[in-house]
Amino acid sequence: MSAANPERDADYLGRLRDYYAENRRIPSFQRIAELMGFASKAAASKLMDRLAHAGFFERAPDDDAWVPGERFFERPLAEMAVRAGAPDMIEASQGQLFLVDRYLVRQPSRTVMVPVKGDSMIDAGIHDGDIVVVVRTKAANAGDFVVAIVDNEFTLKELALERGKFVLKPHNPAYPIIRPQGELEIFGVVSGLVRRYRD
Amino acid sequence: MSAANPERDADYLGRLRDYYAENRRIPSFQRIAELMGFASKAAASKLMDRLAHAGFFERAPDDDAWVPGERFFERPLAEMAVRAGAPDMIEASQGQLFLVDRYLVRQPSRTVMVPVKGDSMIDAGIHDGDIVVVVRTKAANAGDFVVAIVDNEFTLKELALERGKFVLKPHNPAYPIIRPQGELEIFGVVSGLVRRYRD
DNA sequence: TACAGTAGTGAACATTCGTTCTGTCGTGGG
DNA sequence: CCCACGACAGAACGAATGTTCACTACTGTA
Repeated sequence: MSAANPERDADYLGRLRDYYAENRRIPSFQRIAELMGFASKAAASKLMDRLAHAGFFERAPDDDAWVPGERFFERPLAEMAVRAGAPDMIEASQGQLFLVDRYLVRQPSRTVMVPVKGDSMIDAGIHDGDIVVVVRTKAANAGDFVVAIVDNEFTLKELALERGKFVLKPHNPAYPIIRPQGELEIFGVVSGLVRRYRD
Repeated sequence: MSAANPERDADYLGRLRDYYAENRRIPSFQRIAELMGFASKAAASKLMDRLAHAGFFERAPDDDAWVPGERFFERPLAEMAVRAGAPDMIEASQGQLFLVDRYLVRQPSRTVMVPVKGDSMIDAGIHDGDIVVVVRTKAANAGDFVVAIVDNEFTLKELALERGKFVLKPHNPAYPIIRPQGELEIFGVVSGLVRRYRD
């Protein structure tokens, strides 16, 4: 090969990712050409072939439409400590890549996202408005953060042992420890957390 | 109205969600008709109008293609309090895998994931080992959490104004406020956060 | 310097797409 | 009972789509 230009394709890929984030769909060849400044759709077609070959796109199983591939959702991962060269070097740093969903969700069929209400766990760094990743299971251990069902309501607390009985311990001194009289119904265990800051 | 049937539309919506989970795209009217058993595309068009009116679909800002709306990805657990039926009712089909990434990343080409080292922001609920979502930009405002470059190292702090000058304020009383003598180089602004709890 | 591989051009083509219109059928309210 | 309304059928239409092919421009290598 003589004139392959990976940088240019990386730039094109960035624009396609931005388009997808905004429109939640892959543009048509016509619009790809407009976005990239091509004058012909064939160039867009070849670009997609290249990116598909690199794993960023696939064909839909149903029809032949383009669909984001695995690597399309990869995000660059920058290390804070190791800062050697110019700051812009870090972008392409070491090819370290990060899949958000894969990082957080390991068993999709058993995983639920639950928005957090209230600040009873604020000392554990779980704020009102955060979204916790919950794996549905009854098997929780003391020390786990769990979503339990108390008085027909969901509540997020730490599962703790107190004199051989399970209790729900908030991480906020303003809240009391919950000592269920009957049995304690566990909805799931918190396995992750997601927070979005205002724009 | 005389023959509106919300149940039937709910079933249709379920099939559309399944299709989207598999193909990561919304089918054409033609294929919708096949999926639902319609004999005409017009029926599919009207179905989409109904579902769009209910908030499950939208038109893409760019062209007029159909695009999943807000409620399309809505997880059946949004309301923690309202717990009516059996807990297994809450289970959902798949299709959730992309929610997190979509929730956090809005401008993919400018977004970097940065692991957090240290506990200088612990009072803001940002712990050691968390991963922050950083939008690369120099344009930060006071009050933003920023990743700045100080002494050739990354540091995560709140950007604050002190007597008309920008300073970096930790959220941990054990750390001092950083008052850069020269100018302050901003790497990016924190727009989100991801945390994973040990399994 | 000559060559080979790649990115992009420009036009033609059949196919598929979404839209629109008229019409049929069943149901629920007056 | 009748009538209005909503779901769906069915066909027609222009616009947009993806594919293909021959061609040009550029660039690094032998």
